[in-house]
Amino acid sequence: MGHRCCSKQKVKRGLWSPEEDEKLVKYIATHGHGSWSSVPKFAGLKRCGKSCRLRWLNYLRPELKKGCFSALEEQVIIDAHRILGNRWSQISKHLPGRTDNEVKNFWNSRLKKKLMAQGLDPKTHNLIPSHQRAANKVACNISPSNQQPFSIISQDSKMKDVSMEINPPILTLASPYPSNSSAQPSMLQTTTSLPLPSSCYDNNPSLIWNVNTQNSYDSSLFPCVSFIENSLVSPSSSTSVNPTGFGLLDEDCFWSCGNIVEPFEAARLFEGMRSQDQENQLNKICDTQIVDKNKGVHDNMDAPFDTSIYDLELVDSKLFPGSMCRDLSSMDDLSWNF
DNA sequence: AAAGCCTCCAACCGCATTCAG
DNA sequence: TCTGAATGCGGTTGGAGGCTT
Repeated sequence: MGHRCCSKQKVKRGLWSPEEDEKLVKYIATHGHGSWSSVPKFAGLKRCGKSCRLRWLNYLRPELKKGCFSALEEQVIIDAHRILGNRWSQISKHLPGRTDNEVKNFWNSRLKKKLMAQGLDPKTHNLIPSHQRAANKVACNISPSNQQPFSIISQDSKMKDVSMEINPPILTLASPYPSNSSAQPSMLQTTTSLPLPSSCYDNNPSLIWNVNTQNSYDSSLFPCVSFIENSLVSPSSSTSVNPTGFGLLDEDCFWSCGNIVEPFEAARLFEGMRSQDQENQLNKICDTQIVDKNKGVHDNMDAPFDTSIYDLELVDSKLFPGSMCRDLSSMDDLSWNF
């Protein structure tokens, strides 16, 4: 049984030989792929069109990046996966030169295990209760000092509270205030299972991040976190940033990824929902040091991707009260398509 | 040395969606 | 509007190569 697209012809399967690769590359270089179903015929390959397409997209395309994933790419995948789930194609769009297949394989072979070793559920990115981890025999002898700042905000608020009780978060939410500040809400000292303060969602934020200001992570590993942290605590921004430790990004803000600056359009989810006042507030926020609305996240293009931590369901639940189970397929509309 | 196990990743499979007639 | 073909996507598989015993 072959592919339906080529059931009438005998097709070769399995690994591609260098000769086949050469034929395909030559053909596409001169003619383009056009209709994939006709490529094997014209290129002189005994493969089905689907197989040719896959080979080209995943291996032969010149713009593909070879080699190991960088720490930055790894973080992008984790953050994107937290929002998008197994939408590998969407996730790979944030990683120039990487294919969905590559990202998927990397996730399944490495990142999933890494998260589990850190006591995080790779599906939800929640902390797994310690007894469950023991039951799963997941090694978790990680001390707080070497935990990396992955998501501690749950996408499933029902689970979140339970896991937090059993297994207090290793990371604490950021506070833009000095610890001795009387303005600092006390709850910020404690856990991640916070109700989203109205000051946060009043703006219909497209993106929320939390930032650890307690220096419990190695900032050399995540210098970008330090960057945002510093921005948050800077006098010029602390007044315009809501006092929750969350920051806001407007739809016009950009996501800086290495040398590539891409527009971050997640806010489209909330497009049309904002009043003029809200728009103004967002503009005000974007005018702070945190983000440069027009140019990008910040002037330092070398600063790596920020380890923003999103909780879209939480945002969702606040923005769309009573719709906790809202279909997150709308995430596609967030336009992670740059 | 070799058998067994494990990991990784290229490729396949089948379903969903889009497109064209 | 319907239908079949083409394309896109995510889950799964199988084999190559490395590691362990």
